[in-house]
Amino acid sequence: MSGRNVERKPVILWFRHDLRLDDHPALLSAVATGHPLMCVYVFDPCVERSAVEGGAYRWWLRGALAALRKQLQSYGGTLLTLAGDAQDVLPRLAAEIGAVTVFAHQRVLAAERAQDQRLVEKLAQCGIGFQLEWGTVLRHPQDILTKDRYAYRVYTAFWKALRAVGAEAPVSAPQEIVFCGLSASLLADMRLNEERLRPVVPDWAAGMRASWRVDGKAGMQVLEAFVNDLCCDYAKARDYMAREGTSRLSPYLASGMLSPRRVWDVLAQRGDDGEGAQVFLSELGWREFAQYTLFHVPSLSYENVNPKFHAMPWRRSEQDLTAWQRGQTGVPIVDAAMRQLWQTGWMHNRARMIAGSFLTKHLLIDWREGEAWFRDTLVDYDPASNAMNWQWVAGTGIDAAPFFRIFNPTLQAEKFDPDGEYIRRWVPELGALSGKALREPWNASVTVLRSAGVELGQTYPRPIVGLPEGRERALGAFKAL
DNA sequence: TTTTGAGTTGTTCGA
DNA sequence: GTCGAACAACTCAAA
Repeated sequence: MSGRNVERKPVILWFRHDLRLDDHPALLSAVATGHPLMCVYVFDPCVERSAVEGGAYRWWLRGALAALRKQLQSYGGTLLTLAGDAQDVLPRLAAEIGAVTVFAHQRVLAAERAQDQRLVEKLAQCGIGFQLEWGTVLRHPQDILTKDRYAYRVYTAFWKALRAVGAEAPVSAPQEIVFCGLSASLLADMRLNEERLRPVVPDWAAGMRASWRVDGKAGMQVLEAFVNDLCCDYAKARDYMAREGTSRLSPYLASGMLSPRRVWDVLAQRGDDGEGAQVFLSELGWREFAQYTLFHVPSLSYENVNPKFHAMPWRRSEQDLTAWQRGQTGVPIVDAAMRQLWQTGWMHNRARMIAGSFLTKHLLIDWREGEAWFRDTLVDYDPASNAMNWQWVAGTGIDAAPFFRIFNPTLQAEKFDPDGEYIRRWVPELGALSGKALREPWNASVTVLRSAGVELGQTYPRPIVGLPEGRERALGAFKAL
């Protein structure tokens, strides 16, 4: 036997929602085997409700994969990107290179867990191991249980329990990585054409490029900037839609470019116990609660958690749904929110609640319609957060939601966009209006509208539903249950 | 087992 | 303008 033949067989590191090298337990485990590494990402549009279903997330993904590849290149390796059903792709890759084990992080979406289950069996048949670890959450979902060993269904109680045990400590990126060779011909027919993740005609990503930096250092830098500059005002500032008061970390967390445990640790290291830091940590707690809840309640993403709502008489109106999606409802704050989403792939947290409440209450349209639209348009799309928050706003979720939680869009605008700056930025055709007329143009006088160059029904739509009527209709429907 | 207090982010109405 | 109460009834979590 020549020396070549005793070269060790490779192991596969399968990157999924963890596109980073920092705090990557699966990577450390793979490196610790001493086998050379094949790093792979599989673009798999076959998995229902997975992030890659969304156009905006695909745009983000292209940058994230490039960033990850660059990081791997600094270690002397690279990233193989493949496309197709992972159930076929992974076994074929493993067979092709003679891999002994596949390492990856656990996922929480039901369809992804089912796929992993099938892969465990499929790989085992070929004598290949599939080792899954927890690396995308603060704690294993089984670590946080009630005294009766049930999963928490109320956030506050969950949060108290999570705070009590704290997050798992993050781990550093490996010192060095030994890679196995990657020939250009390997699985040539299964390679992902990363260019195709980018929209070409029409190029709707211009606003996203202007809004986001997608590179390997960006997540950490945004985090540093947040803790240095924004964190102390976070408790209040985060509510104002025109301000840059939020952390804007969500897409880095969703893609896994940034580890939640690293975020937790950075906050902990600073020992900042001010209100801003506490409120921010609790927002990270909400992200965790979503992951946790989807793990314990797999149907979260497609079915009302509270079965009472199965009988809900949701309205079907393509016209209203489209108006909402396009930001043409005639309610300025809602339209501003929806247009911010469309143009930048992101929406301010409070705006999400307002837009979500408007869809599910005033329009009485099924939250799953909103969930699907956000899935397609958010760069920070996360199956768990998206589903849980839609169920929260619809009142169908884990939270014993008061049925009267119906946001009044104009009151919200008055409180959280007092100068109308947010509306004016995203609904420029109303730019010459101010005050109440900007928030409720349908109540403004023709004179005021005309002098602002606004003609309702022409330059800007009349509201597709009256706010009091919509509210009453929703109250009636919810009460009837 | 029973009881008790509480439940992310709200709105309206009347004093 | 500000403030407190009312808005159903239910489920959860812990004592």
